[in-house]
Amino acid sequence: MYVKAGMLVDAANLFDEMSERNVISFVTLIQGFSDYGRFVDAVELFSGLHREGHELNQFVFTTILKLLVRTGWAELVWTVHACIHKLAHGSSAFVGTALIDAYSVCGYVNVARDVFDEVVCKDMVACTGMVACYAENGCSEEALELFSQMRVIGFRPNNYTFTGALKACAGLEALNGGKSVHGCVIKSCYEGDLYVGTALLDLYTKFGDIEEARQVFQEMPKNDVVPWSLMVSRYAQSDRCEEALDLFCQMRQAFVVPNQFTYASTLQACATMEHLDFGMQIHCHVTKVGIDSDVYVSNALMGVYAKCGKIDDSMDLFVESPNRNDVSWNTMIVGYAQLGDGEKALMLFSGMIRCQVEATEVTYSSALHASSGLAALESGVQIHSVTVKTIYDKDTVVGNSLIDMYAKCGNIKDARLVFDKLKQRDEVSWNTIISGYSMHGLALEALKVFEMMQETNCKPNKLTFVGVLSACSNAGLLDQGQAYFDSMVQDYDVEPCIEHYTCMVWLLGRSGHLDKAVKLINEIPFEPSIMVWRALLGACVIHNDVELGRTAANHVLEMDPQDEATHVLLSNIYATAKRWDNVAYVRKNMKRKGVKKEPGLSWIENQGTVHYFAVGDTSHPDMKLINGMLEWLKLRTLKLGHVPNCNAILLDVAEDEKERLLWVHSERLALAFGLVRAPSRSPIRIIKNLRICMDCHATVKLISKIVQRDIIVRDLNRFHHFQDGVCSCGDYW
DNA sequence: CTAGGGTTAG
Repeated sequence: MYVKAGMLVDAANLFDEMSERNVISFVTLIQGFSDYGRFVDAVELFSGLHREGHELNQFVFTTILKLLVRTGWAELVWTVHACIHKLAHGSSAFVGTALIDAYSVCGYVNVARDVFDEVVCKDMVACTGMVACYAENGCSEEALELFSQMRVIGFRPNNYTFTGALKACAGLEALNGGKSVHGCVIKSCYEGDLYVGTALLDLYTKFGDIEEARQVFQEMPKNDVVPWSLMVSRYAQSDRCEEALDLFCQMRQAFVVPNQFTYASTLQACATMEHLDFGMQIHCHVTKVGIDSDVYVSNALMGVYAKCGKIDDSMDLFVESPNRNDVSWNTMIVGYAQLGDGEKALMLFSGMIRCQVEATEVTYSSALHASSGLAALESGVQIHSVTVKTIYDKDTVVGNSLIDMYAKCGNIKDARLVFDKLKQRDEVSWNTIISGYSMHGLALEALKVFEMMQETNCKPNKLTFVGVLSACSNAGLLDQGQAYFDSMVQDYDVEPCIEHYTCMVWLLGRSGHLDKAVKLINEIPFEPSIMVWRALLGACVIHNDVELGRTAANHVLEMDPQDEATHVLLSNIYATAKRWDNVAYVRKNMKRKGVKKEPGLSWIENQGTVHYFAVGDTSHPDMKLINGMLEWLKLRTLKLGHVPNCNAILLDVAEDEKERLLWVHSERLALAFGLVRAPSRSPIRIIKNLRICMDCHATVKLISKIVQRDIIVRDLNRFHHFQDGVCSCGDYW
């Protein structure tokens, strides 16, 4: 009675006072302890029972095994099993099933099978337990095999059996098998069963047939949270977040109380949609109910704030969170990395290591992502060397991030090395190395890798072709680009998306086929994006097409009136055509609209530290050395006959002042610093937040010849490898 | 004695 009422202390006292205790009194109390999570006490009691020499019966064994299932306490399962064996209870279906279940939880499928084989009279329940054990441990074939054997023998599967079989189908991704089990379910009238229904939902939503799932869901009882939560979660995961939130609201209207599972998934939907209001409402709610301390819920909340740009709120939650796990750290690292604050992301990464929280593949992948955003090769290499010591060394996700990091940090050779060493390559691996080559202007390599990809099981997708086409477009391979574009639609069934069109417009345009570029834009079946018009404008600048350039620029400015680069390009076109009144007009227009110049920023890594230079920056401690170097470079380039191109300077200042302003562009400051401070002969890698200007490009080409060093500049779009006076971009960028 | 759902990622 006390146990049933939850008054464990009284029950235990009573137990202690009893002069004579029998098996039943022990078992009752064990169950009590077990139900209230006091597993150690329960196990202690079991040993007591054993010590006092009571005869252990089936009831005792099943009770203690049930307890062990909840703890996953493998060693004790062995001990209990030995005991059962000695007392020759192993052949009983009753005890056997409990043992199978216990071993299943511990992952010992083979031992469970041995137990199953020893059971003399295998009943329905024992078979079902074995099916569940197989399904649970990834032996889906065996599960289905046993399931069909059962039906041959004449057992009629019940709701428990169906659940296990459906789970096995899900494990095999056997949608058709699942459908035939579904048929049996309907025939045996288990359609309305809660658990069977949930297993069906799981199966259908996992393999894309969310509509079929919706059908099943509609037929199911509507008073249980689990199916609701499952549907919310699957909608959230399949980019149908509005439906997820909608379902959440319907659930509330049906008076079903959401729990931590439901909230975690709903918040995931809010994060993806960047729906801050909804997220905040749920935040209030979970705080009121008191489940904001659940790790899943608090992590999901952090994710919402991070995705919505409220990274500080996210950080507050992180700091205050009583339960922090690896995912919490990862969420913050990802949050900062995606916001572009790679430094904070990397700081959190080292913080995580210091706090001895175990890093996972997600951690490494995001930290590498942060490094590639910063183009911080040295920190990227450090993370690489850490992963080598872990089990994630061979992980595909980590490998892909390494490829990306090396490529984006300017070290395409090491990117390829990682790619070659990957044990398992997926689509992302191929796409990453292809777009890596493309970024570096190594189109032929990119195309070679693309051909290699054809020999594998990885199918080229949308992103693969973005890489292939941009490789062609970066290198000016017109015919091949055109051929790949056509083949993409015809042979690979990939619908052209806006990025593909952008590549093609730029490729046609830079090759001088401005008319064809315009024709292609007119053929785009949806609204052309700002990127498409920018590409056309860029091509017009190269080919001095003033009128078309003006049209393209107007389109860009319609979508983004404040875009500084476009004003600069437009003014460049007019300047080249010597239409100075138009140049002045653009300049005035910029002033009137208050176009704020995005400040040029370049950075360079030296001995583990990132040095930042803003345009006109004089704050660096090595400024004297830098200025000296700049003076020297200026003299040398003039001597080689360089004529400064001041078209990019839109200020009303004298010509010689314009020239001076060119020499404080951030990439030159960074370059001068690199030449002064970096180890001699090592390549100099510079990252810039904007597109490199015409004069800087020409100047750096000369400098690479003068100092005889490789200079690598990553600008907004791509890499420029300057070597002995030539740039890998072929002067198109 | 046998059964169901959640957070981070390129």
